[in-house]
Amino acid sequence: MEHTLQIYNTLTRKKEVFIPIHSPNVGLYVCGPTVYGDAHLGHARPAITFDLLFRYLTHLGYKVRYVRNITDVGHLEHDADEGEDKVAKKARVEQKEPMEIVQFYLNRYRKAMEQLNVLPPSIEPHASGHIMEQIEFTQKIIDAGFAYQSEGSVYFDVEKYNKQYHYGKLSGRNIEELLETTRTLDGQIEKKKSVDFALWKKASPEHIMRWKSPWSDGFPGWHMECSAMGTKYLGEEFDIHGGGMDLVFPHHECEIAQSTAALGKETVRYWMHNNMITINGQKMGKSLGNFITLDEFFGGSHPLLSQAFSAMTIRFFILQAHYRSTVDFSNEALQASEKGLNKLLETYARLQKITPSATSTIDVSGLRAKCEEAMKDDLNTPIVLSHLFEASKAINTVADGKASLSAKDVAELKSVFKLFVEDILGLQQTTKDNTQHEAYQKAIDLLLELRLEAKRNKDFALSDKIRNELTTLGFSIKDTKEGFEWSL
RNA sequence: GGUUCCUUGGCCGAGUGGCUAGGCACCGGUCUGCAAAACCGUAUACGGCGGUUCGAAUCCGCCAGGAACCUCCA
Repeated sequence: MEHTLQIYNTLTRKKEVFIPIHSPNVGLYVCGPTVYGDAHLGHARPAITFDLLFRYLTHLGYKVRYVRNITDVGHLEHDADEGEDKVAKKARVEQKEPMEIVQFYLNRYRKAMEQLNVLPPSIEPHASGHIMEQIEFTQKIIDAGFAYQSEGSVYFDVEKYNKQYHYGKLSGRNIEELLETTRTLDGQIEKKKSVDFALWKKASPEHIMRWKSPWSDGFPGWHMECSAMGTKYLGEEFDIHGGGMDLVFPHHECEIAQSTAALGKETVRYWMHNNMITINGQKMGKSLGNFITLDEFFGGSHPLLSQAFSAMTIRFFILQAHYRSTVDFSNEALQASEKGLNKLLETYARLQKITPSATSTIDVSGLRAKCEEAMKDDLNTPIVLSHLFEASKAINTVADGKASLSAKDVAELKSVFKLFVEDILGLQQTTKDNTQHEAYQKAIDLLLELRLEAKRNKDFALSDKIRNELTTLGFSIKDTKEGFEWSL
């Protein structure tokens, strides 16, 4: 397996050559959603970023086990204050089971991901289905001497851990500084130090998700599920752990501490973090209330949106920026993405119809290598797209009859576009399903044949009528040298 | 306040020392009955001030502006 895929490791703050522990197998763990509300644009970013990584690693020949967890524990309280959502409110009023809420939003999450063409992970473990593993993991940390009990809860002893290991290595913090800058919060009297974090929390009376444990009726700490489930499915040492940049501290920092304390060694080799999506320069997030849900994009039902945007437009929009940069959302930016994506996909469709010539007048040989090179440079999708757009220009020139391509070159282009556009970037024609019915296609073709005939007879009133009415119905009609093209 | 990071043309967004990224928008042209699409071409850039260098958007310093994180909050 000859390649030099470089990925940026948050742990070392530089790009590193990716070398799997047990090639050709690769273990990939990504922090998934907390399913208590609809997924918003911010959720699409890690899903697409790591979907891209999953697809690319697979393309390189690796056998990837991709684990993406579902957080459905610990944060669902009876008095949840995220009451704006009607369904959640209704569920609360109707005293629904928390698992009903979880299932409801998980179904919606999966549907949104499918629309974004995000491949399902290999394993999607629920935190609630791994309480035993989390209890055992907590016990290991207690046995190792890095945790203590207090009032039925179990806390991680960060100071003690830091004497032997380095707490803060991922986020670049030091413990002294943390002790100084940490805000005072309620309920911290149970903890020895403010930097300590909960491994197991005793449930307050209103907390409806609770399990029995050696310490109390309660629930696992937030960071515990990833340590327990990651090592369960990927082993005590695995290759890549991903997630949003906002999870670096404290979530991933604590995860490292937990796993190192329990196992005596580093669990994760490469930490990868996608940056945030911003809106007016500010992070789009639940707590700020400035998020737009994916369904709102798909339906165009948000005051900031002038129209509906397809899932593919969202995907393309995200891939147009490098995953470690912030990307600023705006209606205008999405409109630009929509047009760019259409251009790329239309060119791809046009490529299928190109008639090869004896020789090529343009050079297309370097495209594959250039795209590979960009991908291997820490998944630089904007560069991949720029190469594809340059190739698009060449393809359109040929389609215009101003240049020619040999059969071999046409085949190469088809192959490269299929690989990068479809298989790796995961971009596809959204309206495919609607236009696949042969009879339907032929009916439209027939109408346009009639229009062409009318044009030949200079009956422009009729030809314009056909075009205008089809346009009103949502069709886009383009005349070409040979005849016409249409799309919905 | 602390830590880390960012500031590129009208908009989005690559690029870490020298060679036009790309997309959208704009303008001019080709094509077309018209339109759309496509193609060709022009223009607009590197927050400010200094420094290093033959040469800096790219390295260093200062200043200005902005962001993320600073623990149960998801």
